[in-house]
Amino acid sequence: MEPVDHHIVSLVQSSDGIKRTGLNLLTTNTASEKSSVAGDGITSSQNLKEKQRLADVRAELDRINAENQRLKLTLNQVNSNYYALQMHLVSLTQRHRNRIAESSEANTQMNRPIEEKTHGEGMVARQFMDLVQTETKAETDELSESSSEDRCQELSGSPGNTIVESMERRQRNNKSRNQREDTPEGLPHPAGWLPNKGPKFNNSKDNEQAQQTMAMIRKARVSVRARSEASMISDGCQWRKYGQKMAKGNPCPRAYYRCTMATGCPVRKQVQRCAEDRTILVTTYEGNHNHPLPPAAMAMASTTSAAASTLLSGSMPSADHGIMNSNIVPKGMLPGSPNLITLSASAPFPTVTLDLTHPPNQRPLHQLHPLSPNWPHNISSLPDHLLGHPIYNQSKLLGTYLSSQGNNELPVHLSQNQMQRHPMVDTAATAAAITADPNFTAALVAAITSIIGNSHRDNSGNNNSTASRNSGDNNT
DNA sequence: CGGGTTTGACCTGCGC
DNA sequence: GCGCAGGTCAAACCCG
Repeated sequence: MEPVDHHIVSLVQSSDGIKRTGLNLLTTNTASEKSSVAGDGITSSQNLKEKQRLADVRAELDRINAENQRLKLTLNQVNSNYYALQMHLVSLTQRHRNRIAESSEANTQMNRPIEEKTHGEGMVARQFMDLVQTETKAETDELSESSSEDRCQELSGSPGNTIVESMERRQRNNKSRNQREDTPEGLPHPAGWLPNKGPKFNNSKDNEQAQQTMAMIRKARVSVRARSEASMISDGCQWRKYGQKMAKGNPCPRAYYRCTMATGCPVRKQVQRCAEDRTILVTTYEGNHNHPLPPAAMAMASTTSAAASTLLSGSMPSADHGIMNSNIVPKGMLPGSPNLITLSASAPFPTVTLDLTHPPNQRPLHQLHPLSPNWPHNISSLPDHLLGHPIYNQSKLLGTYLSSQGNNELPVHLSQNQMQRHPMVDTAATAAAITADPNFTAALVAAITSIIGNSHRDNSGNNNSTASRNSGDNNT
């Protein structure tokens, strides 16, 4: 029997030179088989051949499984690269557009002092915009300087990367370059990303300002107001409660959660009921996920990260002109719903609030989305050339989210063909897409609100099904 | 028994 | 320096 085992071992190891877990299973199996065979006293060469063939098949199966795993990893890597590249393209396009707009604006407002733009609370938003512009220049330089190979390596981050994360990496990179000028490798990135180019802050003043801005960006928050009977709204992620506090001015306690979908995920959220209307649940998200998100979480994560990037990019209609007040209401984008999106720069951290508490009938969808009068109910009717648009990808997110919520009346219908042609759901690109099209935030929020509203209405006598699902989702 | 929740203690930043 | 409020920690507790 001994030759059989040796044969199996050598076959598996020779397939790729790596001893795999399947090997243990094989040897364990054959060991038991060996004992049973020995116990029966069967030593015929026919049985030996049978065993050998079985071992060969198993070894081949193991090799194929290993190959399959490698292919999966490769596919994931390719997907990640695609996400990052698409995000980069969209953000560069948008920044180019912003620069054109700003240059034309500068022509008309040549005499306007810069100090006016950075005065008071508007300074926060302006700092974000300044940083984005600084980064824009740096990235433009990078585009012309770095090779495509470098870029592929640089952009191979996690699919959930956002502009904020990108900025953080650049900041880290810059720090590392300043401190360790003589070590070209720099510090290894936790996720395996090895930066080789950093922003080109030329003096310490810029650097200091950028660091302050980065600290603020890290603290940027997205707050979601929604009506829910449950203790927490479902966003597809897994959360662990780590604290609860009584906040001043609100009889309802504030609960603190952190994401437990990956070890070390920095994302946290606070959940608190509104003091004025306790049916309203205010969920505040902070940070960026360091792991891929399940489809159910992509919608909310992309919504919040998109809203955050909207805040950070300063591309909202009001903020774009440097007149950001403590509460900005982009009325132009939301007819009949002036409080849907609020940017707050007066809070300790810049916060964008998505108000999902208004009844959907206050926001006629056909007024909100420029693509289709029936959006989002018949996205499948969109022409093909729109399918690659980030906005459409966001719509797919919404569809995915709704599917995950078990909503039987999906407002978003996608043909199989479309899904196959555009199989990827790009959180980062959709975040950038928000900056590209301010109307989209309104449309997306309106769509989500309509679902929440429908769900609430449909289950008004049966408690909130979403809420009951929430507790299940979040407690698993 | 492992994982999640509760809750009081502790830390930190900020205003006075 | 002191008090307050927000945020976090960690031991105790609970639950499946």
